[in-house]
Amino acid sequence: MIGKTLVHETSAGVISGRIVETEAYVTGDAAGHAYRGLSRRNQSLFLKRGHAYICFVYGAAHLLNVSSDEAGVGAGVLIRALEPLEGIELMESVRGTSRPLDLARGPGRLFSAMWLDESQDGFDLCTGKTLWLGEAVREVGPIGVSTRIGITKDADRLLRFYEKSNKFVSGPRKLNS
DNA sequence: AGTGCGATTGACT
DNA sequence: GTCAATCGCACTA
Repeated sequence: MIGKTLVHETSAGVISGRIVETEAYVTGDAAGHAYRGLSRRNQSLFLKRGHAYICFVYGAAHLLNVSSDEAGVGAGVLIRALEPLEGIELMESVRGTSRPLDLARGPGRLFSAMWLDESQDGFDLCTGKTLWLGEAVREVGPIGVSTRIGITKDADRLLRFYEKSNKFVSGPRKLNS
């Protein structure tokens, strides 16, 4: 998914960004929200690949995932950072900052910057008309791999991916080297 | 019914 | 670099 775009057509205008960092949450993964089986909260992870799964963590931030397996299998990819492309002034207004690096670096930040909300949980991102995943706008650089950020279970698995030396990637320098 | 904690962020030193 | 805020959900009793 890295290099592809996330596009949202809002009533105020188009907002889009280039995906530069992701994490995978696979089947049998103790860190994944689907680990304990289907529930109301995580049901969108069990949709066919390409649907949005939106969750709320720490009483503080929403996160956007894309389901990534067959219907009935709970797996997904967390989008962790975007390089802003279109609608930057809309991102700035909702984020309350004009610093480019603070707009969509981090999963909670990009969720806010893209003007998303919980009503988009379960949305089909492949056929959607207002919110969808678009093709890459340019060539993708070398991809780095690391452990995932902010988890405690299955923490050693190398399931975080990022475009190396893209400055919009989140995380400590140590993980990104 | 009560409790603990998480796929984070922003403010502050 | 450290640290508290904050709330829905899963787990225990």
